[in-house]
Amino acid sequence: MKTRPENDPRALLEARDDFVTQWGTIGTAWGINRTMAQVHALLITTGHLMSTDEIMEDLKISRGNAHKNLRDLVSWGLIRSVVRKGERKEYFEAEKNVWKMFCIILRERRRRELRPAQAALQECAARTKGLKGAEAVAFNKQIKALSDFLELADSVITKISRSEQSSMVPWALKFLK
Amino acid sequence: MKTRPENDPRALLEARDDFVTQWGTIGTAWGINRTMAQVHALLITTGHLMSTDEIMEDLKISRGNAHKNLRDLVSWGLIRSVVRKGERKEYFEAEKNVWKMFCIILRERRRRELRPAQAALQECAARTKGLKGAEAVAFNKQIKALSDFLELADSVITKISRSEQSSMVPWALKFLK
DNA sequence: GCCCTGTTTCGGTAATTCCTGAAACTACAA
DNA sequence: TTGTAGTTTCAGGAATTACCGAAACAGGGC
Repeated sequence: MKTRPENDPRALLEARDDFVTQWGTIGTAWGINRTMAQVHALLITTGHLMSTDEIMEDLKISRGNAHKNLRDLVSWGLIRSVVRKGERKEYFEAEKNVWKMFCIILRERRRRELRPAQAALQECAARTKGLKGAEAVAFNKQIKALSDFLELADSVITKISRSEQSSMVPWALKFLK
Repeated sequence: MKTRPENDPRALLEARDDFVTQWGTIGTAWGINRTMAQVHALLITTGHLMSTDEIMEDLKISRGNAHKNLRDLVSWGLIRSVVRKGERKEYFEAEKNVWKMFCIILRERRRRELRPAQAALQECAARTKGLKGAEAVAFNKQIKALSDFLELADSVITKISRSEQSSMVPWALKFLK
């Protein structure tokens, strides 16, 4: 890590680059593709709207790649595209509020991952419901337990993702005591 | 989906196979490799201890693959290996309690994913702490906000993963109202 | 119609991750 | 010591996923 005078503009550029790289790595660990996480990192730490070309330039990635990941981020709701009056170019802007980001991610992961899992388990529980024999009964019980748990988790997640930061954070602090 | 008489043993075998497949898919969506999830699914829904060979046989996978994924599951703490007296073969057994499973997964993901992320962010916040200029200050603020949020999430997760089901579930139900 | 600016799609390739099968290793028993 | 039953490692191949670059497309103005 290089050290710069406090007001050297390079210090900020380097730090941002660093953050983008780190966020990419973090994203990877969380099952999100590296580029998508990097584009997101760039957009949440920049002060201005960015165009596809600027993002390509900054991250040194192809147009196709930039395009795809911008679309994905939009579909998650983590960024919005804005068109400035009179201009044809498309610009992007991220949701920067951390709590809102968190809620968006919760909701989307719930929708994309939790719901399908629930459906699969429920169907599996249903079809073994009436089976006879100790093994079958134990199997059904286990599936049911999993299914019930996901159900509860789902409700809790839904509730949290609809809450305001102003009500959840104090609550979390109280919970910790 | 085939329908069988209530006491047809094939019904159970098919249902289990189905569950194993589904759990594999679910695992994949959650960033866990398919085989690992399938081995886990097998072990949580079986009544008896299973050897590596039996697992290979059931899932039609190679010894190397079975071995690696069993080791990984052990390292997560989701299964244990047991050696029966007088036998040299190694058998495996899963933690079947859903709440305990959940806590194990929480703890491990915290350790493997959340902690490194926190470290990266904190370092990034620290190095931009003293920078001058509106942009740099905004950047530092954003990073700090992310870092603080992860910190709080970390505490909450830690607390939850140490709790008993008997205290958390009623609590969750109350929270939902 | 034809250019101009920007967006979207897509075939091929590169990179990564996963899996196999076989060989190497360990420990015990005859 | 050799045989046997089991575990572990690993090089290479298969499958999946991500990425590039170029071509196709869309919608204005002229």
